[in-house]
Amino acid sequence: MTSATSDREPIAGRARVRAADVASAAGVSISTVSLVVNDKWEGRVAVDTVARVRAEVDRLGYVVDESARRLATGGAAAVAVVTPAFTNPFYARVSLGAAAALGEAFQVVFSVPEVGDDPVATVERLRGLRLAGALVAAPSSELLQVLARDLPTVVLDAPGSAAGPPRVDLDVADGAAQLASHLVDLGHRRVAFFRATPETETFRVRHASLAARLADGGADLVAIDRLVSDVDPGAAHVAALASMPAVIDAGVTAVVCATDLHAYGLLRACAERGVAVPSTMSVAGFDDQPLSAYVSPSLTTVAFPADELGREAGRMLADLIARGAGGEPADGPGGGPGHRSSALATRVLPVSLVVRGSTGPASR
Amino acid sequence: MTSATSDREPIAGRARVRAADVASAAGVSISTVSLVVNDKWEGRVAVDTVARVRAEVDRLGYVVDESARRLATGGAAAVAVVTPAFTNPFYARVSLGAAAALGEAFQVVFSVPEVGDDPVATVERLRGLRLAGALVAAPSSELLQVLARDLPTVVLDAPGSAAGPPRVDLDVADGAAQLASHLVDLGHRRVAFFRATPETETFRVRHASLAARLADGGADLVAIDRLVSDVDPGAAHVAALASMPAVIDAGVTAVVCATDLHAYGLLRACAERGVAVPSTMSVAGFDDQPLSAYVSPSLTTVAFPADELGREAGRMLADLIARGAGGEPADGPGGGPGHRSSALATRVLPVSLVVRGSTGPASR
DNA sequence: CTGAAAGCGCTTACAG
DNA sequence: CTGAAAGCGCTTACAG
Repeated sequence: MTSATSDREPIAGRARVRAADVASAAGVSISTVSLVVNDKWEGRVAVDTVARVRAEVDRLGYVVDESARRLATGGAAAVAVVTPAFTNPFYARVSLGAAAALGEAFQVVFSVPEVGDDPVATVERLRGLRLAGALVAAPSSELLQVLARDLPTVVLDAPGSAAGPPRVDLDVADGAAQLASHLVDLGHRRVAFFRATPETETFRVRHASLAARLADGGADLVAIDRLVSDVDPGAAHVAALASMPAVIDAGVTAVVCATDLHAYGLLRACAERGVAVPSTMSVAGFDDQPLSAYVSPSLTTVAFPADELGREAGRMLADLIARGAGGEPADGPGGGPGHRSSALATRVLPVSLVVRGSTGPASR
Repeated sequence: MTSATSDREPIAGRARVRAADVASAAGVSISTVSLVVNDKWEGRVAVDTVARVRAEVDRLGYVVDESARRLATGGAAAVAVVTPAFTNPFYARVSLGAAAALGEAFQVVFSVPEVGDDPVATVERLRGLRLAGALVAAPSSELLQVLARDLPTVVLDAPGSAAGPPRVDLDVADGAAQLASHLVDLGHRRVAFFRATPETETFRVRHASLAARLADGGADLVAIDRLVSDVDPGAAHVAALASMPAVIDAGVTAVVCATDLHAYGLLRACAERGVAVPSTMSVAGFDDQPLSAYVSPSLTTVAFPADELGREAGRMLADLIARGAGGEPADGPGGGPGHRSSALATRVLPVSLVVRGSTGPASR
């Protein structure tokens, strides 16, 4: 059996087929092979030579070694998409959108700090990859700083962070305001906010905008200390159970959750505690996760255009990279020395309120 | 402003810091720099030289170029994790587990055919990356063949596919059997299966095992032609609405769904059509998605240990790669010439039935 | 303890 | 139309 296998496919990792193998098999030089596989042969290589080379490429299963190609061309072919969580479908959709916009030109590498260590280590690992740029969703300011220092970077959904790299934001402030108006219209006067940890900028804006519009409508945003958890239905469920008495005591008739995932946990806690939704308590979230139409009652939420967000950011990054390659972009008057790319406009994507079954008229 | 910025960080993509820059700054050779940054200096470089080099590395922000390093060492440092869907949280958890097991030693690249083109194109793109190996979840046989031909490969959740690369499977047959017993015990005699497209091996096994155990218990698996959809709650919802009359007419009292995602769509359709769950119709799924405890009624389902699956597969792949590097592994007697790695045992992970609110005694 | 040199597998002027 | 040669940024014997 051992001898019978001596001429089968080589072990991966060694003896892979190189351009030189194809060249000698086809009786040409490696220059010619390179020209052919890169489709740069027109007017430079005879058609039948091309055919011969191609035949050998197919027969031997030759694939250009990316490491060598990058080294030779000096080109960076990869782009990193850094998101805070892999298991959150929202970021999955965003990543997908980004990959759709960038996938043709770049190898897209997904990086998820939650798998590894701290932000800095993540970036260090990425830097060795000859990255052409990075897309970072809801980053910590630390991560952002390290990353944007030496890489074309586009930031997603990080409202409020002044100056810095170009961004694509969601109009979360407007979404929160719409939600507040909706609740005020339904007669709610005491509303609580289910906060998320870690508290990134986007969450702070949701919270602040909600409070502001509520105040405009004569309603109060009631602070419930323990109504806070990680972005995870299980953790939210625990926190919701723990703070339910306080919520009730405070006379709250509606809870706005930092994310739909928090709302799932709260909805369950309400069911377990016999708190009727929405007749006793209205519940709403942010994101419009694919499943939010399927929980019960179905969830009123601020819908974010996830794919669009990813796609738009992908386009902007491609732009940024193209400029960088062309030469130093002109710095706008506000462009500090820290970010060569601040001249690019920040885009803000509209969001919309989706009213479903979990919100209704205030009790009493 | 322009002149003030002339000595700031170089534009990414050109003028990145090389070992030679560090070497001349520290007054040593690039060999020495290499030794230091790779921690191979003990007994070979003077301690104060090491310190000097490190200082320059920090000051200049030098990071080893991975492309060059790989080219020089011949080492493959990346592993691909190929899953059918990015937006399905089940695969997200699996990917995470795999990354946890492999992340230290390898750069993990996630590949999602749904973003790009056909399986073969996906693999071709990956092949240029000097991959050390691949992890493929629920692959099409075509993808599997191309991939396993020249790469150490571990397959996830592809029961039934005889021979071939080593696998880590879930005991879906047992899970389906448990579910069937549960339904029979509840008095169900006419059960339908909500099929998934594309119909991979794992779905076929779920279906077949369910039918077999149902028959053992004296119950029938009723075929409903249009009760089939992609793995997506929206698609499932549409299919469920369309086939609801047929399901009712057939006297079906329980529907087992190929995945929890199908169940979400079905649950919603039931609610909209006034079909009470579980009193009129029991519903169950496979996966135990994080959200399945949060739909209403909460979903009875076969729980898959997603992280464990990913982690175990990651470990096996690391093993496989280590063997390949060490030399030709001894072929077991059953080891066909097509797969050098079939000597590795296939692992089957146990699954468990989680009974929640969506299943109950059969009506009538 | 240190450095000059070969080589990893490509691409790209350049010379024929 | 074709090929020899330099160079991309590293690592690793090898010789001092």
